[in-house]
Amino acid sequence: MKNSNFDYMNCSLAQTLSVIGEHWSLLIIRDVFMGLRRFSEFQKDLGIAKNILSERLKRLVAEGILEKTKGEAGFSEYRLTEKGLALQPVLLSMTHWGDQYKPAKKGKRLVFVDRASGKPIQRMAVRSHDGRKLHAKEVKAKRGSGYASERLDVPLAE
Amino acid sequence: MKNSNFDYMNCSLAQTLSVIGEHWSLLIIRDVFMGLRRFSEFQKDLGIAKNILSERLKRLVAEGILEKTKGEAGFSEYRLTEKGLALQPVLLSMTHWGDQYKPAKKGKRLVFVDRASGKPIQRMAVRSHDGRKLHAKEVKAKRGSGYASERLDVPLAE
DNA sequence: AACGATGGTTGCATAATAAAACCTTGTAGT
DNA sequence: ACTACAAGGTTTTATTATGCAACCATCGTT
Repeated sequence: MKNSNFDYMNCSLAQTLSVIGEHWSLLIIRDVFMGLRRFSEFQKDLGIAKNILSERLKRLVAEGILEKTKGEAGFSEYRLTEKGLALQPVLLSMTHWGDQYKPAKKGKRLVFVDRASGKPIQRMAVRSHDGRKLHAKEVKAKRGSGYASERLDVPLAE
Repeated sequence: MKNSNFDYMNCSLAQTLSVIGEHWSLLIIRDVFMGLRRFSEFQKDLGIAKNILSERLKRLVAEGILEKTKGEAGFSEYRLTEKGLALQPVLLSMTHWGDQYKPAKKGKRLVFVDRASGKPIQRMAVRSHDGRKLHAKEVKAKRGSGYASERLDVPLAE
């Protein structure tokens, strides 16, 4: 593929995909969320080629999603920045969708809980300003002030 | 790449990525959310190669995310199924992240509103069982009944 | 100083994507 | 009925990304 970057598109979704849309990026980020920290751990868990893993980690560090530090043992460690932690809704939305439409045979693979209470979190949902859950068709897109002229020909929702 | 499918991973996120993780899939789905329906509209809007667009549409139909119908004018149309509409939290989570960390110069590109009231929806957020917004570090993963033994060696959260 | 483990990099083979030409069907006009 | 044109693809060939295996540098230990 010529470019896996959608910067030109003036769309926040495309912008996000430019950063985390590559094949392995989200799985690496998931691994970091799950407590993995080291190159060899990612490599073993994902079965990814080392050169690709190396490039992806560099990219994620350059994007400010991960930070690379020397761990106590002298080895490199990768951790999530706030920018990286802010991707949790993306990962959980995708995980919930997978739970629902591509389920494991015997039930959920993972359950996410509030660390304090131990109780499961709510499913990710779109909510109105006053907190009601909205169905997809109840949501409409409107132009914001940052909307680019190139895309003015796109009809907004149905 | 040898396979862009992560089925073997027994992870709902990986399952989801197997379906929508390819380069253009989410952008096509976004276009359908935005009201585009036809092959030529996607092709023009995305600038994607026609053979790739063709394959992606087939894949999305086969996965039950889109359905292909003959529109009134006799042309093919693609629309979201319920399974496809259920991806809205994923798209909005990514869009919100892009809004925050890859902003347009002059403000948000798009604003999503409740169709009924016209008021903007809430930002996608992780919520506890009783509705409080949770920070990423307040969330912990636990094994569910569908957790596969191959991955029992993965530490769950920090 | 020798050795193994970690954390990479390099070079080559292979698979996925892009670009452009071509094909098929349906519709419209005459 | 015949021509023309557009939609919606498919096919062929070129380019780019990924995978694989071998290699290298650094650090800590013996």
